[in-house]
This record gives sequence, structure tokens and C-alpha cells, in this order.
Amino acid sequence: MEIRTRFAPSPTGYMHIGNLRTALYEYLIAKSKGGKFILRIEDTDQGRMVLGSVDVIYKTLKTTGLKHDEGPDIGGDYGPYVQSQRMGIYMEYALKLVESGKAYYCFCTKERLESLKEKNDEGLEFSRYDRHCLSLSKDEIEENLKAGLPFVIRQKMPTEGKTTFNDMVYGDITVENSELDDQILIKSDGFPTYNFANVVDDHLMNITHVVRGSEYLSSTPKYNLLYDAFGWTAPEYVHLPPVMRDAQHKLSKRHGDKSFEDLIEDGYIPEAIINYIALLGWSPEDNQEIFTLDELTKSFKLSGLSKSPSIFDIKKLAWMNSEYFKNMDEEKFFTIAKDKLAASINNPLIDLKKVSELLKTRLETLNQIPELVDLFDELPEYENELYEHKKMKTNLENSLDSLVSCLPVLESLKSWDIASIHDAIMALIEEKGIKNGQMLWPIRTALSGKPSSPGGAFELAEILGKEETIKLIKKGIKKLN
RNA sequence: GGCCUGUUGGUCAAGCGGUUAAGACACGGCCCUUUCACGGCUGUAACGGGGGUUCGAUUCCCCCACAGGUCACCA
Repeated sequence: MEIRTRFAPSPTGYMHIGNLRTALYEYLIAKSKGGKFILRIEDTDQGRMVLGSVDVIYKTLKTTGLKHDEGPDIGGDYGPYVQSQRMGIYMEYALKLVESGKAYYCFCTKERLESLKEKNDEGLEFSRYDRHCLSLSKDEIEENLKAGLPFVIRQKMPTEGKTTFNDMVYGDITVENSELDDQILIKSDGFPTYNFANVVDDHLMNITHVVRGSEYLSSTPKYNLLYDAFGWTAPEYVHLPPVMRDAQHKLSKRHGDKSFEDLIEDGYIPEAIINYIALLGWSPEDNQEIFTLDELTKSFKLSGLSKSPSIFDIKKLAWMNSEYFKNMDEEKFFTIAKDKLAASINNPLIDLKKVSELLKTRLETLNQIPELVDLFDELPEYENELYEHKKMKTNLENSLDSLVSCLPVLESLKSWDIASIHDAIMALIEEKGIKNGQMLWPIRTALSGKPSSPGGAFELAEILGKEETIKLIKKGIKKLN
């Protein structure tokens, strides 16, 4: 049987990292077995709708490569793929349940429901519906309906026995039916609840594997009872542990945690983000860490999914991001770094391509570019102490000597490329009988004005150009005098 | 509070009765080296606690502790 999974986000306006990981696993579960990955928009909570947020979802799936096979934008055989466009369906199915006695009308007011609530020791409220409306006669219901009283439809839960379901990551889970509340299927605004819409849609769309966060674990028995009530076969369940900010808190946008868009904004690349979150809760059979989406698809196995929550570690993402930069070819890296580079360097004489090559192995995020390349625009202010380097065996005196003696060599150079500069300076070093560092550290310092720079003396000199290099060496000499 | 679930180094994690308890990130050291970075080598660091079962438990069972989830006309 063909595997069909669905990503069913609510349009909230941004892509939560946890949701993205869920989408990724849904994609992988389907694609690793040649199945279909479906997008369904769950907008049954009208109060939470955010305009334009569906576009965020499309855009994210596109940039991450999680290509869906069916969805609102591309259609499919099981549409419509937006819940608000499926309204008639839910009521129709709810009524079927009412007819068969598996569900019932409830006219209870908010106030009455409120009075049913109990408080625990910490003052937290919880309640259980007392089935007040279950005993309503046909006539009473008819009368209420005719009078236009607002109503909901509730599922009638069994009061005895147990329900067991199997989860592919958590195994068998059993609960007492008496724990289950008569949950609402249709709300008084006529919209279905998430729980109900899900079951109906998943069945109608032939979803074989329901993948979602572990917070749904405890309501899954209700789902299964619903499938039973309809006489449908329940899907396979794959519940996922949460992605955490720290040991006790889930990642949350509200508490300042980054969404996918935020991470992109911060200079992380989609491939690295996907790769990183794939490994947050899943591990391959070997020790591979760097994966393309295709490679993930090939390696993915449900058995590699973890049961326990994992903390999102931005440091490891940063490392992974840098791995992607290092493994990229020069051209590709340049295309993604170009804009930031151009925005950071105003000097038109600087060859951005060459700078980009230097940066490739020294970068964790794109946003580090400005601070790394500022020296190409203008020499930062620096103290003379910078010339003193123990390991290079340099001090103020020999630094000055090195700068003075390299000046004529550089000035007389005819071709200004890294090889020529290298050969000329190395010849000078040999002639003077000094250590490489004694010459190169002062030059690098004079050219960069910083304790570290993207590239050494030769690279900097080449990129800065002959004129600027000589100017900066002279400036260094002046400072040291 | 009831119910459900989880607990291997600081973090991600492998492990599925017998291992010197992998690997990666981070951190420290060394090497390479014209700085930084890259690369290479290397070090510190873990099975929540208590009972069982067993010749033998990180692995199986029970209890406890801690953490999370859930108990909505939110998803």
C-alpha cells in the first residue's frame, strides 16, 4: 500500500522549527518508501487566522525542498485541501454519528460548563462533561434546534473498558475509557474541532501515517474511538517528541526562539537547517552527519526516531552551517555571499570574488561577513602592540625593520599577483636571514589592523592591490617610528 | 490532582543481557601554519535513585525521584 503522509499546519504567519521538523519527518516517511506527501491547511480556528500566512508555508516548503504532491496550490484527487473549504463534510459526518448514537447534541451554555470545572491543588482547572444533554429526548432536541439555540455535537465515549493503540515510536499505549471526556466534534460556530476535522480528513484523504507532536498522544485514544465509531481503519501513528529550548521548555516563538525565517535572516542556509533538525530526534544507522535531502530520504528509517525531547543547540547548527560553506564550490558560495559582501565593502577596487574565497572556510553564518571584511574598506584603528607577537618573534623594532625593508621590494614588483608577491617577499626573508613570521606578521598587521584577518599577508596584499598595500605599509612605518 | 510519556557526558546521540559505554557539537591541549580559520592528533566528561530477575544489567520487571504532556467550543 502506498504511504501517504500529510503536513497539516495552521496558518500562524511563521514556520515554527518544531513544525518544520514534523513536516520533514512526514516528508521522509513518505518519500523513503516512494509515497506521497500532502499539504493540508488547518484553519478551523477562525480567531487565529493570519493573513498571508499560507504563503509562508508554501515558501518554506519550497526553499527547503519538501515538495508536496497534493495541496491547495497544486490540487490533487482528495481536495479541497483547506479545511475551511470542507465545511459541509464535517457536519455531514458528525450527523452520521448522531444518527448511529455515537454522538449527540449538546446545548449547554458556557456558564454551565464553567460550573463543572474543578481545580487541582495548584489551582489549575480541569473538567469533565457530565453528559447533561445526553438524556435529552428527541422532542426536546427538535425543539431546541427549532428555537435556534446554539449547539455543539459531542462524541459519546464508552464509560468502561480500555482503549489501546500502537504508536510507531512509543509502542503500545493503553488508557481507561473512563478517562475520556465526551469531546466536542462540531463547535457552536459550526466549525469542526481540530480533533474531528483531522480524523475525517485523514480518512477521506487516505492518510496512512499520522505524524504529529507527542502532545497528541493522550488524545489519540479518542481518535481511534472515532475511527471505530465510523467503522474506519485507524492509520499508523507516529508521535514525535518536542524540540526544546532547554530542559523544561519547548521551543517557542513567543519566548524569543527563532522561527525558520528568523534563522534564514540570521545567515543560516536552508540545507543546513534541514540537515540539523533531521538529526534532532532521529539518527541514522551509521554515523553520517552531513546529509542532503536526497540522502536523508535514502537513509531514513522510522526505527531511528527518538522518544525523548531534544534541545535545540544553535552552536551545532552553526557548525553544520559552516560545514555546508566549506563543502560548497566557490561559485555557489559566491552567489549566496555576494549580496552581503557587496553591502559590506564599498571600496570598488576590491575583488569580491577573491574575498569570498577567503571567507568560505572561516564562516559560520552569512551574517558574520561584515565584521570579517570591514578591513578591506578601511583600516581599523589599532595599537602598536599588535606588532608584538611572541610566537612570530616580533617586536616593535624588528617589525619596523621588516616593513621598511619590504617596501622597496613591493614597490618594484611589476605583476601584482599572489605568486609574485610571495616569491619576492620570501626571497627578501631569505636574504635577511630572518624567520618567516618576522616579516609576514608585521605585513599582515599593517594591512589588516586586526589580530586576525581572513587571509594572511599575501592574500591581503593581493586583494588590497599594490597601491593600497604600499600605502598601508607606509602608514605602519609611520606608526612605528 | 487523575491519566499518559520520558530520563546515557554541558548539548545531539549510538547502544537493544557480557562493550575499554561509539560518534558529533562545545570545551582544553598538541601539531600544521604568515594571523585567524581549515585540516590532523589528542584530552576532560555520561548510564537519575533503590529494589528485584539473571552467572552477569545502561539494556528486562517493580517502586521512587525528577521532567514533560494532557484533562478547551486551541490546534
